[in-house]
Formats: sequence, C-alpha cells, structure tokens
Amino acid sequence: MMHRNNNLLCCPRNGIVSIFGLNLSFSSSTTFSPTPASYNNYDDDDEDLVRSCDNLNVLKRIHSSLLTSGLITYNNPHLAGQVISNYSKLGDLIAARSVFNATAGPNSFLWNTMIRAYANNHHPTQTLQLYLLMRRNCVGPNNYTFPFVLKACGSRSVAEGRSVHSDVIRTGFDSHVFVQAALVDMYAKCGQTDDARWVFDGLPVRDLVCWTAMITAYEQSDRPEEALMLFHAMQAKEKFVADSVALVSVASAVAQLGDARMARSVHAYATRNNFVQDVFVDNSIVAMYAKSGNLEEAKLVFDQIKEKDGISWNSMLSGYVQNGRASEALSLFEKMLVCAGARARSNPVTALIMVSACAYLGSPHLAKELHHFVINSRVAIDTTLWNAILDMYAKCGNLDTAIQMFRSRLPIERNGSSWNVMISGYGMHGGGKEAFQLYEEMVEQGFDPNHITFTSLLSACSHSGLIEEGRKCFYDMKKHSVVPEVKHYACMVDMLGRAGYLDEALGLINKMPSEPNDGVWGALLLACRIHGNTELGELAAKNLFQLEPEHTGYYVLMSNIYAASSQWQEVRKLRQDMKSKRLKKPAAFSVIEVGKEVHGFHTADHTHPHFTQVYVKVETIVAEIKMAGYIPDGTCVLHDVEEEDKDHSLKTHSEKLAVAFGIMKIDPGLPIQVTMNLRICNDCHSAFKFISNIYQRKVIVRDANRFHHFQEDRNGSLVSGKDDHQTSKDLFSWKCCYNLPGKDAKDSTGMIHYNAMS
DNA sequence: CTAGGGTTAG
Repeated sequence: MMHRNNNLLCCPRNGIVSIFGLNLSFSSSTTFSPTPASYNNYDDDDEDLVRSCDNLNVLKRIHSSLLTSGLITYNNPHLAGQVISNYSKLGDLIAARSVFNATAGPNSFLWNTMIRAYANNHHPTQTLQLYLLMRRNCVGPNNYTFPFVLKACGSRSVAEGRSVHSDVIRTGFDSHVFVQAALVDMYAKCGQTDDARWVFDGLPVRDLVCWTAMITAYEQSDRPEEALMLFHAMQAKEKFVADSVALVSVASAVAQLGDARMARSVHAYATRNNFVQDVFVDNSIVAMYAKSGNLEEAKLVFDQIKEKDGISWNSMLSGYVQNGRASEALSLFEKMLVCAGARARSNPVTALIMVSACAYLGSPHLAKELHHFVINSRVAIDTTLWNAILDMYAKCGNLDTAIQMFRSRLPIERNGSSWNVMISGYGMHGGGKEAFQLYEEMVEQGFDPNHITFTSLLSACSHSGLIEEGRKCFYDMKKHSVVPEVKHYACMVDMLGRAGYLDEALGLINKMPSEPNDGVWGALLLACRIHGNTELGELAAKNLFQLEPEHTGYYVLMSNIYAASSQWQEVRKLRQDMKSKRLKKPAAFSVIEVGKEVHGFHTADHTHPHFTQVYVKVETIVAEIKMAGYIPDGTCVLHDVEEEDKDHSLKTHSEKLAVAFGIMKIDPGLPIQVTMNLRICNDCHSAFKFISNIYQRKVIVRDANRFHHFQEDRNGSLVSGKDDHQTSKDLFSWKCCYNLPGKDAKDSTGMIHYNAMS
C-alpha cells in the first residue's frame, strides 16, 4: 500500500514543496479555494486564443506574452490549464510541466491536467510519480484523476494498480462510473482478466463503456467466446446498442474464432446501425473477414473505405498473406504505393507484412527488392523487422546475406528471436553443426533459449544426423526451464527414427506426458519407411488414420512401406480405401525465377509457353544421368502402372520441369533455385544429385519443409541433403509456398508476375 | 471545467 490516510495529516499545509528539484510555492491562505469567480484578470479571449492554437511556436509566443502580462499564475488555473493541455496536445511535455510547476496549487484541477498530459502521451512513470507527489502534497485526487492514473498503471504493473485501487476505495470514488470502467480496464491491461471480471461483477450499474472494457478484456486475452457471451448478455440485459468501440472489440473476437457465419452477422449489425463509414469499424471488419477466410468480402469492405489509413491497407495485405495468397498481397502493395502517400511507404507494419509475404514466396529477387525498399523509404527498422528480414533472406535461399547481416554490428540490437531466426535458418539449409554452434554462442552471450529455439535446433540436428547433439539439447531444455512440448517430442522421434533407433523412438512416444499428435506419429511412420519396419509402421498409420483421416500423405507412405516388403494385397487395400474416400494428392507446383521473370510449372504442365522445349530437355537430361548411374525410383508413383509408364510419369514432375527450364535459361555460373509447394519426391532428389554433378550446376530446391542443396564440392563428394525428404507430414511446414496457378497468379503467357517495385 | 472502452503486425 503506497498511501496511508495519515499522509494527509502530516504533509505541509503551506510553504515550499520540492518537485523534482524545482521549488513550488503554495498559497499561504489556508482558506484558499479558487472558483472561476475568484480568478484575477481572467480573460475569456486569452483562453480561446490558447485553445485554438495548433502550432507549437505560436503557442510559445502566446505563452510568453501571457507571462509578461502576469496572467499565468497559481490563482488563474483555468488559463494555465489550457496552456498545459495544449502543450501536451502538441507533444511538449517539458513546457507543460514548467507551466504546471509555476502554477500548481492545492486545487486538484491543474494536477489532473498535468497527470492527463503524461498519461495521454504514454508516460506512465511520470504519471504515477506526479500522482504520488499529489498525494504527498495533500491534494485530493478525484474522479478526473483516477482514470488517468489507472491508465498509467495498466502499462506498468498490477501492484501499483492495486495500490491505486485501494486509494479509489478509500476516497470513495469507486462509485463513479468513469473510475469503474478505468478499474476494469486497468486490471485487463495488466493481464488480470479475472480480477477485471471481479470488479465488473461487483458493479451495481454498468454503462456501455464498462461492458465494452470487459468485452475487450476477454478479447485481448484470447478468450473470444467469453467476449461474445458478454456481448450477448449486454444486449439481453441492458438493451444497449453497441457503439463503434464495442463493435471493434466484437469484430476482433469473431476474427479470433475465424467463424465466417458470425463474421457476416457482425458485418450486418454494423451496417444496420450505420457504423460502416467509421474507419476503425471498417478496418476491424476487413481483418475479421480475412481471418475467417472470406477474402472476397474483406476486399469489398476494404474497397468501400473512403479514407483508408495505414491499418486499412495492413489489414487487407496481411489478410492475403494469412490465407496463402501472398502474390495478391504483392499486387495490392504495389497499388498502395501508387495511391497512398509517403506516410504509407514508411509504415513499419506494412514492411513487416510484405517481408513475411516474401519469405513465404521464397523469391530471391523480391527479397533484395524489398530490403532496398525498406531502406529507401526510411522505414523505422526495429529488431522485429530486422529479424523478419533475416528470416526472409534465409527462406529465399540467401542464407549468406542473412548471416552477414546477423554478424554485422550495425545498426540493430539483436534479441533472442534474432538467434532463433538464424538457428532455424541454418537448420533448414542443412547446417546442423552451425546451428548447434550458434545455439552455444547464444547461451554464452546470455540469451535465454525458448521453445522456438529448441524446435529449430532439434530439427536441425535431426536433418543433419547429429544424434548426440540432439540428445544433449533435449536434455538442455530442462536446464533452461523450457518444458518439452509435443512438437519437441516430434523432433526427437524424427531424429531417432531417421537414425534407425526405432525402438527408442517408440519408447519416447510411450513416455510422453501428453497425447502424441499427428506430427509425432508421422515422424515415426517416415522412419519406418526409411528402415523398412512394417509392424511399427502399421501402428503409426493406425493412429494417423484416426487423427488425420483426410491426409493423403500418410496413406501413400504406408502403401510405400507395404510395397517395399512386397505386401501387394495390403497396398491394394490402402489404395482402394483412398479411392473410396476420394482422397487426392494436392497438386504439385514448382516455381523458378529467371532474372525478374517468375515461371511456374505444375505436374505434366502443358500451359507454359516453352513446354515442348522443356520436355525435350528433360528427356535429354534423364538419358544423360542414366548413363551416370541414375536409376528412376518409382516408389512415389501412386498408381498401379507399368514400369515404363512410371518412368514417364516421373519425368513430368513439376520440380524436374522447373530445373530443366533453369538449365536452359540460367547462366551456367548461377545456381538454379526452385521453390515448390509440396515436399520433393525421392526420385527428383536422386536425379538432382546427378544433374548437379554432370551439368556442374548448383541446384537449390526449397520444398514445403526445407532447402535441399545439390552441389559438387571440391573433393568430388556430394554435399546434399541426406534422405530426409518426403516426410508424411510437414513438421515445420511453411504450408503451401505458392498460389497454385490460377488466373490471378499466372497470366496467358504462363508467367507469374510479381510487382517490380521501382 | 477537465473524463473511461477501439482496429493491423509480432
């Protein structure tokens, strides 16, 4: 408890009180109680002059002339208050404070004005300090004081909040609606949602703001169901109609649920009550539709916003990215650069969204362009954005640039996430050793690894076959008080399974504290395929078919295991099962960039303008690598077909078409980089090793899970991914990398167009 | 005479 009642008795009534080293003289009259009628030399015109001033320099001039004419004094609080408010509105808190210091007296009015100035300008510490000083000077806080002080507590600590709450009760202002709403909000902002509810429940009467504060509290603490229940309770009990503020919170709650039907009803409510013209409401409706997957409706609302602000654009852009339509985000972004002014260009949130869109697409040239854009438009780069840029480079195949940026000292301070980004970057490029070294360096430098660090690290170890390191870091988790989650167990099972320790993997699954998910069983199933263990595979598959009956990959993997042990009857059973469930493999799609052109291929593509030449090239390549020892691997071909047909079907794989096109079009010195939406198939993986060798080309494939580097090193041995492709489930999936070639992404010439920012 | 609850990104 910060204040006691006796504070009021022991503080000086009159005389000099020190405020931060400044001397503040109080009126010597003990009966002083200014009312507007008692002000000296009060002039309405002066006050209007100050109020209407919106330029700092002009305000300073007015202020000094008021000073010389002796109008700003402690017994003219009204005018002084206006000056303080206006300095605060124009952001000059130092000037505001000096006026306050010269004029503040025992009346709470100016104290409230100054406290409000601090609170509204995000200076919670000063707000609270001034409040403490106010109490020490026996100036009584009132219903105009507490809302601001409580707001400050909301961005500081509950402890201070509780202390102020006790002041509120002691002074009797807990019966005031404004203070009540502020209390609910304070507990909510401190993350004490249930305390907020406790205050809320204790209120005899609640107005709309109180209800909204509580609804927002639930929404902000990821409890959207409770937020909506409360919203319905409000309508039932109070017959209140939501205002725009309440609507925004409700829309956000629905957005969290991602319920498309509810989204439409919230939109209808907003339209019915004429809120559709309020940018806040419109923005939250755009975000709500986007999060519930209804991008078409989101775009309609977005297009109707007359005065779009940064959040309008960001909501729509991130809506596209969230729904895996990153290239549409890019074209909207291009439009934004034309329509919106310089302010929009330098919005850091927009930059963050676009950088993550690019990471999703995996485009090397776009990565460079976006990075330049960020620098040229003077976006304020904080660590979050900087980390996103590192991540973008890593995910676009340019790990070296990411490393370089990470190692350079300027101009951004690294944080834990920076390390995580780099550890995962190394991991997805097959650099398990480097990832592990980075982890050790991270700990050495005093950064705390978290659950994300360990996920990336375990995955890196697993893909590079670093079993002992992997075990060590699973053990290390305890030391860093990170509780292993299901995803960490999945990594361990994956790691042990790949290395052939199938029994140990199963033992780990049995020891898991929570139920194993599809990721865990999927890792085991993959290990069974690699090591030909039918029995254990059946166990994994049985669980997987229950957990994810729609996931085609598991059926394929299991049938591959049966095929490897020649259990053809089982293979047929599985395929029939798939047929009856109408399960189809998702369409494969590969993309390659030639200069600034982006070319996309799907399986057996006949739409690409150069498809004839591409097929001829594939034929030539396959013939050549066969002579070098390449043997087509038809195990990934699903259908019951003859060997010859299998061979033919392998040649139509989208990644092969893209690589062949790359060999035709890309300068021999440059790497061939392909991005695809699924995981690379066994056969392509093996073929690319030979292609890299024979054609002396560096081939880089980014599949749904990670990068595969195919490159002949100086000793003649291949530096490439081990047999770590085609897990049945993408453990660390980037979902689907590219839009499938629809009319939006691919034009009549077969090319995908990114915007080329100029 | 001052006043409480709000949207994007992570």
